[in-house]
Amino acid sequence: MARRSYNQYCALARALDVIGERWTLLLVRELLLGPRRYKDLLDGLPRIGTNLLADRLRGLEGVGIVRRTVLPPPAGSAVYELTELGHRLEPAVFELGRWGAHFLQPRNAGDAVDPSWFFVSIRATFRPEAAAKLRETYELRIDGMPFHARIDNGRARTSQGHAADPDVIVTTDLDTFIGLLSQDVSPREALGRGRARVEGDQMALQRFVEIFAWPAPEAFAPA
Amino acid sequence: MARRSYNQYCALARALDVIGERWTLLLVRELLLGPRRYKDLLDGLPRIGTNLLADRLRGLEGVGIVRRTVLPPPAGSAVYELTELGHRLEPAVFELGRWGAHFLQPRNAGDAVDPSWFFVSIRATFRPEAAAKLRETYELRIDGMPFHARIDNGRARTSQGHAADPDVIVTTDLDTFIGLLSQDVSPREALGRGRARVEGDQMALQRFVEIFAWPAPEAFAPA
DNA sequence: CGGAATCCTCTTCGATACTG
DNA sequence: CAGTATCGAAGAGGATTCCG
Repeated sequence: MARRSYNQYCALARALDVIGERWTLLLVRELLLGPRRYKDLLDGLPRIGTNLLADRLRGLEGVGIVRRTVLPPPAGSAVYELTELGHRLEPAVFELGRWGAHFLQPRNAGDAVDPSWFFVSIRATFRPEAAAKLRETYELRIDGMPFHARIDNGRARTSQGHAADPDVIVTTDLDTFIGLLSQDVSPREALGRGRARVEGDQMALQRFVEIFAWPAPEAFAPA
Repeated sequence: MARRSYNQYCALARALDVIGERWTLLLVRELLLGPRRYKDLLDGLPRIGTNLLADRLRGLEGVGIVRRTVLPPPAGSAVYELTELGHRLEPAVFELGRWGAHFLQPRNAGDAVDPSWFFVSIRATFRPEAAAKLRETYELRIDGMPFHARIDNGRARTSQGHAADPDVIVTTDLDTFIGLLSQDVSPREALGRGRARVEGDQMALQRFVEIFAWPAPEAFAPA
């Protein structure tokens, strides 16, 4: 052990002792949509370095945030997943993401991008009141990557992979998906221009956007 | 400049580019209760090293989170304070603190402690519904350090220093204050044993605790 | 004395190469 | 695929010195 610590009797300092190191919260982000293999994590965290990833996984396993599991046959591969304690980091991750959205623009030349980074965030702007009477499962295929969101009883659950029983399947690319969430592109427009395709109820995309779209950014005086 | 970046087009990664470095969020914590001088910050961040503090302050000033100000006479000293953008980190700081509270115990031998670290957190567990009809200003003196909380219209504002017009003044030590917040010590008990003293309405301490006490910790299975 | 800049040592990071 | 080993580069953290 002998991890570095701030040695402060303070809840924030304790949290940062555990998840304050470089890459750690990004690693948690990768796991929020479900279990991942070592290789998937390396791909989702460009430039992390394989030794650091191994270090972080060991450390997070040690404090009970991450669990190593072997998938049942036929997969049989080793995966890492969040424990209950790890999942409880989600509100903090969402708050940080909401704050960091102010710095999202511009998109720099060397920036890596991944559909899952945007899909995982949709619950951060979920509007329960807009989904109160809804019961629907959306499968999203963004740049070919499958995700799904299940709306039920005013709650939303999201995960990577195909849905078992989707009511509707939306196929689109990441730029269009971001455009829809930021309301720069209307569902009608996206469908009309062939930037999105819906299998099932064509109005479902409209509902999806109403539930998950980002609120208008407030004005800042950052100086 | 040339700060280190994750180079990911992702709101969380952008946030961590800005506030993910060591000490940064603790520095923000120090400023959440109001402006502080360089020396105060050094005292509140044991072992930070004076060069790192200067680096961090410059960095945070550069991105518009912190502002350097000179207090009006007669003080005339230079202080650092949060900008609007900096204050918007409060929800994320509170979420991290709520999560980190699971790791608060035990209190280790070498741990530094400061009353402000606990006072600043009381709004993280503020119960607006319990304060709906209340309009009251508490001055707390914890281990001799003055703070105050102003309740009005279901909202709470907190700050360091003496209140201009306190309805009540509570004098206590940090252990008792923590005991009251964690409900290990009842207000009656604290007053009866002389661990807390109230100038003004003796029932005010009871109301303070009802508004700000921590919820009972949920059970965990961290393994 | 408060507010830093400099110097030096130690740890951590990150890239690549290598192994079961 | 899932890691371990290695090594130069960058960052952390004390101590000391400098400046107003």
